[in-house]
Amino acid sequence: MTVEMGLRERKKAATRDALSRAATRLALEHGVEGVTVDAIAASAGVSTRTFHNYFPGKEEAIVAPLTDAARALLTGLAGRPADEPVWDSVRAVLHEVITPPDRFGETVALLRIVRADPSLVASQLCGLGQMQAEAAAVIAARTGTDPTRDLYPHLVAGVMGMMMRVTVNLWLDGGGVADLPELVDSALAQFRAGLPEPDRPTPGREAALAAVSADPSG
Amino acid sequence: MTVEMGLRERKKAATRDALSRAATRLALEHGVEGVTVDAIAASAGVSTRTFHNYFPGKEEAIVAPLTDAARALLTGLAGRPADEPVWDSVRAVLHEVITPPDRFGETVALLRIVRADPSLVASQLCGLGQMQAEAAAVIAARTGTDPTRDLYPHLVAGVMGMMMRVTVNLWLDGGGVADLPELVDSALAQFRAGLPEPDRPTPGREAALAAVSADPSG
DNA sequence: TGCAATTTTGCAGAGCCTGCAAAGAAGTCT
DNA sequence: AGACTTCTTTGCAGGCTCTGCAAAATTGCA
Repeated sequence: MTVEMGLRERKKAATRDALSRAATRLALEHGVEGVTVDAIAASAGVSTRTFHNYFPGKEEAIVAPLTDAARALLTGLAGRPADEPVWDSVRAVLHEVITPPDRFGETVALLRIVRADPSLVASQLCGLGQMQAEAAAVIAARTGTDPTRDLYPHLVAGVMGMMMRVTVNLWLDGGGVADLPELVDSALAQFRAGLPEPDRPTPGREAALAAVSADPSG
Repeated sequence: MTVEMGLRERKKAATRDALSRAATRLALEHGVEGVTVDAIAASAGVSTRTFHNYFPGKEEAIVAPLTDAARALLTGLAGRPADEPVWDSVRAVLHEVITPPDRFGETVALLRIVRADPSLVASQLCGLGQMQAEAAAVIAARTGTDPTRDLYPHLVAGVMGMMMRVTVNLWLDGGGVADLPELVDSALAQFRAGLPEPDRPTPGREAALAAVSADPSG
């Protein structure tokens, strides 16, 4: 998969990675507001000006791993067999991305930082939005739909991105103890069923249940 | 609905509106990059410092009408009858928001500006994301689900926001000639059906179509 | 080794944004 | 009305962001 790169490209990738890591680390230590571009650049051993050759701002540097993950979602989708049902492809790439890779803990810490800061959320959503547009094109090609006329590919791409966000958020709120792949499958199943409204306790039943729990003699 | 406000609050609302309008107008005239906070403030007749008392940056001022629309979506949802099926409520508030109000043309122009600039998209998505979280709480209360444990309310809220974005985007790409409420209903119907994969043209038909478009003599 | 392409860096300059304290306007008493 | 309280506006200072430009350093290749 990884093609051989010259020294130049390897150094660029290393610098980019160093900057992104430094940004994340400093944001964890001092809070997002407490970290300056100067500090990030110094920590990565390059000049401030060089930082801006790689990222337009510190937000982008911090969320870079998440942006990369979104890209992985996209390339993963493009790499699925062309005759696979779309929802199977979506499920497969989602599971690929959330399966603990080598640096799972770092990603979780990063997610917590990002969620706590609106400017980072904005930056992340923007990247996800771009990914979504490209994913819609891939899905359109795969399903024989027209992305300039049909809602379908956009809806599927939107669901994919949205599901990613929603499941991860709920998972983080639960302390990360739940089974994330299971959560994703649950979300997918609810979608495929058209998100039916769950049964609500009727007033009568509700009263009955209340009576039961309130009256031990029942 | 509108409560009587003192002179103070009326002036504040007027200033905020003037700033937002000035921001949009200047962005249309000179492009987003070409407008400064100084210019916006001057155009609204207040000092630069006062601008920052109302908005943290020009992005927020420009997308303010869209943020307000998202809030309207939320309050509309909260105002629906409690025993109405959730999807009916969602459909109703979406239709309310997209039904041409007094300033429809301005909103469309604004949407075009926003879509063309990543920083504005980020700002808009961030506002939409906050709305979505609150909408999830409303939906949870209405369906008897638990927003800290159940995916359902988050998925419904996510679908609502996502549908809004996707339909408006496709509508804008089509030049605004399509029937937007109809588009929304179509999206809703596809969701309720679980977004089934559309029938793909058979290889034979595909090949035939390719041959037609590739061979002008055909 | 020497040349061409690429990357890094410093500098200058425009702009953004916040805290602070003084001045001004609005609302509220007697 | 007059005085007092509360809120809003404003200027200023200061630090941070980001971009274009051109020189210096580094890498790739013949």
